Amino acid sequence: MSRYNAKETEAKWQTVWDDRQCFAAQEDPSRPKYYVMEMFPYPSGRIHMGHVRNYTLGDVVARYKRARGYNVLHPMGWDSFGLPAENAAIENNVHPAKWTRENIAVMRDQLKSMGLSLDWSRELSTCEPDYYKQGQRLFLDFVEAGLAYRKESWVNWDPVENSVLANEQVIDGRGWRTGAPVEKRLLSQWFLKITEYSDDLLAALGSLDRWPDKVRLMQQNWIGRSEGARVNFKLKGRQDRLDVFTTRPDTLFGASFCAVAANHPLAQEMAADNPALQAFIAECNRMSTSEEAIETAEKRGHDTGLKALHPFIDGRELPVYVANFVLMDYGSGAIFGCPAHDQRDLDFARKYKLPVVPVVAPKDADPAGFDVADVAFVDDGVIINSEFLDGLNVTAGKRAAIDRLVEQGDGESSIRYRLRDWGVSRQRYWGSPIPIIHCDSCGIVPVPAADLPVLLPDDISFDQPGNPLEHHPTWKNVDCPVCGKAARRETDTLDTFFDSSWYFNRFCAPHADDTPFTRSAVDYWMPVDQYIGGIEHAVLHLLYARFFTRALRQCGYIGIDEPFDGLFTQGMVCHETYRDADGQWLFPDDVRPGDDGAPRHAKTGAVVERGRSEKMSKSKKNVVDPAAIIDTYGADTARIYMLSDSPPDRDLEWTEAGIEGAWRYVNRLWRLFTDKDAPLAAIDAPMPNSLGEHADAAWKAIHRTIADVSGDLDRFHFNRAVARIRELTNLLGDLKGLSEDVAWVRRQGLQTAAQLIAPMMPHLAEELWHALGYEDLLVDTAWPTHDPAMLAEESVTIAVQVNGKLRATLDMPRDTAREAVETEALALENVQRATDGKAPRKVIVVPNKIVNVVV
RNA sequence: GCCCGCUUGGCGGAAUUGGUAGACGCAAGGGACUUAAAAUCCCUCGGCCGCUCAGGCCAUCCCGGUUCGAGUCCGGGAGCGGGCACCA
Repeated sequence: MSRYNAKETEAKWQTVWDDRQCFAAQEDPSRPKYYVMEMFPYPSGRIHMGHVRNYTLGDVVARYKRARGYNVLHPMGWDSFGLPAENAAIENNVHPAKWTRENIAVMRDQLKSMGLSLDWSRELSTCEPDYYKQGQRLFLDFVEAGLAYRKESWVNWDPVENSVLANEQVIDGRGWRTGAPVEKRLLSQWFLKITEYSDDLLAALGSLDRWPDKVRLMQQNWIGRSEGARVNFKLKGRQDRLDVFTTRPDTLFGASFCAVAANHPLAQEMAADNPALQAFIAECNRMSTSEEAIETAEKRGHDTGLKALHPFIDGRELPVYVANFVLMDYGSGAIFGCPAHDQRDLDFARKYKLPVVPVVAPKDADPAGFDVADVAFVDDGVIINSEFLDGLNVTAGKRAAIDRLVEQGDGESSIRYRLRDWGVSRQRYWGSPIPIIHCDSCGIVPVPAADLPVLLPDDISFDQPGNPLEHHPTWKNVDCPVCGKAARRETDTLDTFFDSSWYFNRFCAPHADDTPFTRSAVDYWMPVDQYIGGIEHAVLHLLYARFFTRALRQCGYIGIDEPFDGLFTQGMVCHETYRDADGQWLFPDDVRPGDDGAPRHAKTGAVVERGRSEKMSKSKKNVVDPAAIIDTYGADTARIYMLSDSPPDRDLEWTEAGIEGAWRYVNRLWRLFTDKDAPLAAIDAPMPNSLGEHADAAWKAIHRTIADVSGDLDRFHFNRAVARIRELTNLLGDLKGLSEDVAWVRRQGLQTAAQLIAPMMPHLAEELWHALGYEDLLVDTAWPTHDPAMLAEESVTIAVQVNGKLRATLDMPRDTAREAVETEALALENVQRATDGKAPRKVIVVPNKIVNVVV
């Protein structure tokens, strides 16, 4: 029997679907809509297995919902601005636009070879002027609405390249290309006021019940609402005060120092005539801007010489330090340290020999003898050594401390968020130009709407480091739109997260030039019913998009707050890693099993060290090219492999054996459907009057499978759905006999199997459908339904336990009375033996499930 | 450092609300077919004892708890992974 020809068959059906425009979406108020979208890819070159997994998952949902009668929108686009294009420009001397567009062309073909049910007519690419023009328009709206503003902010600075570095370009505190120690620079940049929506973004998480709990929790922690107090410390010998935010005002009596950020105004002022402090601040400014770098760095400080006066203890002076772990962006950029009850403060106090006074004791400890050594006590307890707070618990202590601060005029209760405003300025070429003109007379002037888009110049050079827009001979020179005098364009471009925060709205209608998106179409399609992508986007992209949607509403563009009704986060695709004797990474293609089964180099035969399985990445070379897999086995095989074993939210291990197994199943199905010796009823054959034992069991299994697979697909249990379908096809393969009822049930079973497998392996399913003699397209066929009456089992197997251990099973008619079940169970030989003839103390009967005899 | 997750046979995993642990598959071993190989088909397959049957003991990362009953709930711990605001 011939093998299934995946290549020809897949191309054939792709052409048919394309010719008939099967997946072109249209607004249709008469049907329920379903908007399914996967996170659009960055065009890095070729598709990788992560893409294959992502778009397979989305396509299963799209095709399934479509079969269930939904009006489905399933679009695709390109997140095509970004740093890698500039890196390619520098390394390979190719223009970012050329590099990007060529990548898109390759990846579009690759995606098309997967047979995805996409509406390609809505394709968009964020790096094209028709798209970023609309983004610029939105930016100007935000400026107008007060949602975008300028402020000074710190960036990583490479002093050799004279350019800004992304955090990922800072390796161990040094520039990735120059190796020079990274410094921090203060630049005036644009920010979006995401913090204006802190509370709303936090509260609305509760309504996102089709989002994974872990993502909601991560966003909650990211927003980081904390209640506490502002304490305005008087400063000895000065009129101004030090504004400090704390979540622990109850520990004020244990304060032994204050600390400010290196870029706090007081630090700057005190450093003016203090070279040692200057040096320390300069050292702080050499640290990367990433929170990780700051948190893991050794905690260090430098005394400013200032003294803060304790608000509750007359004459108590607290030294004010500059400390490298205090962030200017959080709270007021200043803290007070209570070493006994904060680990970081404790480490700091020990290092600088500052007092450690415990002011909260564990409830069951002796207050007089309580002290801390190396571990701060951070739990609730009883307040001690704190005058008017003594004896209170932490909650009451906070309240009482705040009341007293207010009374004295030294502070007030306060809520702070960890969330910071979103800096969108990037000192790079390959992004949307920020549509602003700087005029010496008029200040900051928005580019008039009629002048949009502000196009990126094509003739740029990466010969010198830094932002090519800055170095361009003419681009930034422009006349002020207000006064007409010579002015300068903003040379910063927008963060690419800006582009990806609203693209789903533009998918809703044919792309117009005069508006970012069409209101009526957005009203129809949005919100996205199912969004699918990697967990790595849990906070940034997904939070920015939520904020953006609110901002768009504030500007009158749309009527909703939340862009994504359902979210699914997929796991990564992993593969074993291999290294040769020199420690160099090897591609899986370069490794073959040797005679002893141990991995060997395919060409040299040298021993290869097998490493653990990790996320596929170019740097470790543990990648398998999807194009090669699709070329060899076909897209359906790759798709079913992506779906069959691992639950979609977990990591998936790619193995050669696994893809072979998937390919064998494809061919098993092909043989099952094209077996000329097996009986197959005519298409319109009526149901026989009676079914024999095997046919009846198969008929019930068909209904059971429809019910199970539908439920599994609804809940993203795709691996289970595959298992259920395998069970059905195994059963159909074992159906014996040539009788009429077998032939009839066989047709029902095959037809159902083709329909159930269609969302996962659409080409094969379509081919099998036609092998059964159907003329219409499976892709236009409604999802099969099951008869609930067929699911009821007449008898059940009941587990019988003695003291919680399984001793026997009991087949009984469904819903047998408790007493009868108990009597039967106790009479069982195994139960008699296990109870040793003793009378049971208690018998627990769970109907149709289990009996537990307790002796 | 902080936040979040994951951990079940040789492997991927299954096990609605606590109720028969290991569905479905991969790998492996044995057999059939074949001149041979591939493909295909059949059988075995968590460990140990018994080993023909019957059966018994152990087993869901580790330690403890709740319960008639825990992979599932609670407390503590270990290992691995993701994110940390300019990678996308």
